[in-house]
Amino acid sequence: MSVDLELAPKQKRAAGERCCEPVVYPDVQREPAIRMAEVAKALGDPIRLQLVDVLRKHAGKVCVCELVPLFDISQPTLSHHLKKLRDAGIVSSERQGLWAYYYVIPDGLQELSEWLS
Amino acid sequence: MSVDLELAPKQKRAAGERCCEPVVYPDVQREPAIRMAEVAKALGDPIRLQLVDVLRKHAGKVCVCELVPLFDISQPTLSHHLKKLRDAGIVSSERQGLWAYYYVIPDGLQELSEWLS
DNA sequence: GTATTACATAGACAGACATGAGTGTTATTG
DNA sequence: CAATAACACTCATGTCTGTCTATGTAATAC
Repeated sequence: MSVDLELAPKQKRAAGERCCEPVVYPDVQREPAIRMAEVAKALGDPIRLQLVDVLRKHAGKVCVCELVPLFDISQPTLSHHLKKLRDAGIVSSERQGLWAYYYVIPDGLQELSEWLS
Repeated sequence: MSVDLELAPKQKRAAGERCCEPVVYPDVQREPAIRMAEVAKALGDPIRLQLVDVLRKHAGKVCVCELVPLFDISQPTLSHHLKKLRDAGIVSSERQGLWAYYYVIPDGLQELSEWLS
């Protein structure tokens, strides 16, 4: 989880010289960071986080009409949040007649989850 | 991780009746959802995510002057990102003379991390 | 004292975001 | 066919974000 790396003490210079040379570097490269940040951003709204929570609790698919009454927002707003989650690759949907069923994509949260652990 | 709960089939009614009664409810209540969404939101930027990554790799504290050259942004912008992470309770800082040292708060990511696992 | 350094804050701006109202689309019912 | 239902999309709104430049603050060096 964390590498114990002794940092060079930076107590000496202050005038006429740069503070220090960096001794730390990110392990996570730009591309994965962008992907994970996108997922995190999608989870960065309480309603979307609870939406994902509901969907994860159900191995099957959940009808949008079941989701609407759970939150105090309009149906178009919920639809907007679901689109954000879709765009982030966290959930997907399927239409069956009038209804739309949403479900979590198994690996959608994996990369972020593993990085956090 | 996910409870296999059989959903009531909702294939029958379509005119004159509501679609269905909700059978799903969020396990995560509003308050924790708000807290976790705040943390996720703070991680919802590639630079902040990489910042956290750097800080997590170092058990000790990291000087801001080491962080600045790692990213292609100005020092005030970096300072702004660090403040976001501070406000979200993910990192904290300490001043020593001219330098400011940042470090991750051990439990800052825990709730979100556990929910994701 | 003045100059310099490290970092934070303030202000400005363009772009993104959350939301609701209204509308459109598609499928089912009668 | 017309009516209705479920859901997505469009538009307008006010707010939030990421970024920069400029400035402020506190500590060190001279």
